[in-house]
Amino acid sequence: MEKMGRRERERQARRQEILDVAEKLFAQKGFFKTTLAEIADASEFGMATLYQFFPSKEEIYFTLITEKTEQLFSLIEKAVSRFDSSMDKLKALVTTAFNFFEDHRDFFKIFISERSGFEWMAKEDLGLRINQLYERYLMMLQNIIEEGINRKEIRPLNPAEIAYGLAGMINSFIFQWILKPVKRPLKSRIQNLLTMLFEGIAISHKKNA
Amino acid sequence: MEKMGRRERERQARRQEILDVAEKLFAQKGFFKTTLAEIADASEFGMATLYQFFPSKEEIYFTLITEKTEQLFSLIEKAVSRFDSSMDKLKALVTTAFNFFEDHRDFFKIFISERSGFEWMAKEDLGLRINQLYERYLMMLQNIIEEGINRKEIRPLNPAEIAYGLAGMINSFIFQWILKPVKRPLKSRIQNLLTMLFEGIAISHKKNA
DNA sequence: TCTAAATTAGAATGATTATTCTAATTTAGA
DNA sequence: TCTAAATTAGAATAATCATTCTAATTTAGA
Repeated sequence: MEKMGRRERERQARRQEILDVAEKLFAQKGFFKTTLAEIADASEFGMATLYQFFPSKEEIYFTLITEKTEQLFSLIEKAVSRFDSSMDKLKALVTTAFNFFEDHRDFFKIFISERSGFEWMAKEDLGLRINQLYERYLMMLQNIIEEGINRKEIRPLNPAEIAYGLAGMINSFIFQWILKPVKRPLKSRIQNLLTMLFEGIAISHKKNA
Repeated sequence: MEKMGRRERERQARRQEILDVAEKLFAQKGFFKTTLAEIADASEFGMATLYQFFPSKEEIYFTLITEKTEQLFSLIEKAVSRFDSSMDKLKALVTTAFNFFEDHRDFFKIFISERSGFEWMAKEDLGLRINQLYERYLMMLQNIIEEGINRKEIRPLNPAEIAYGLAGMINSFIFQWILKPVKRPLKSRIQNLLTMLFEGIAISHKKNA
């Protein structure tokens, strides 16, 4: 893996350059309104050069999404595996996601609008592949939760639904943070999210009669 | 308001027909991949006729979104106002939203992908207007929560953050329900969402030491 | 029934843009 | 230094639509 001549190394660097530039543009203007000419311009490559690296605009977009998503997932998996209790695992998961997106705002915009955008969904392949990625993420969540229920750390609610709920909360927190130019770092909200998730928002009046 | 001659009534009906057809198509293929020719075809109007009713494709799209969203919001406002305690209000809100989207799946697809799609965001006007709508929704949530905190029914967490979290949960529940062709009605999940929201998912071990 | 105004259908227009092509330019190795 | 192969730039191509135009067709009211 590490054996790459200068040639190949430079090629990879250029490829990455294209992806980085494209990421910024796609995040800014969305897939449809970003033109290849713009990507070529901004990356200072010619059109034909782009096609040397990627067979189509869609493929640039998709490569972008999958590579970064894989990266995020493997970070999460690693972080989660370090802990034993479900609460710690969930905390690690949220923390990792927040940190990651704090460093990759542009990517989050693409990630979230793709994930919610039904634009592809129908379209074979692309939409399918993206959806599978997200499924994997939900599954990871769901597994942690199921384990937590078995360990009697988590209430025996429907694990899939908890997973949806949590994923939604995470996305929403990040989304709002990106939308409003707030100074407070995203990670300062981790604790609030976890409190809300673990303890709920109600002040319990011992009314479990 | 009710005084409309046949002429005007028919015109309104045709307008609505266009919006309905467009809704289905936009939900299916997204804004960019839906062509006016398709809308004309499906609604059995000519191109020029569409332009008689709406000045542009964008305007059809936006009209669609705002009209239905206003409709949803006013339902929610009405439902919420019937209750006193914050918990009941939140329950009414979730119930209304779930019921509404259960009946308007197509619209939800558009709503959610627009709300998360940064595609417009940059674009003046449209993106702005859509965002304001969503802000209003978040504000409604936030107000209920603030009131609940004052009434000591809800923990004194950051109200805006709770609002984001809850909105995210709601969206995520609906989203998953639409994605997977599940037989179980959406409303059957209301209670689970509320439990999760109110009580949290942790089994408390009286460990508040 | 007749006619001017309103409405409509569908073709023409014009702009945009992904992709391909052509002709340099650069590179690596002799 | 030389040259064949690889790489590149940027123009040409071809397709896709949103929008506008033209010529019917329909309507309302006399």
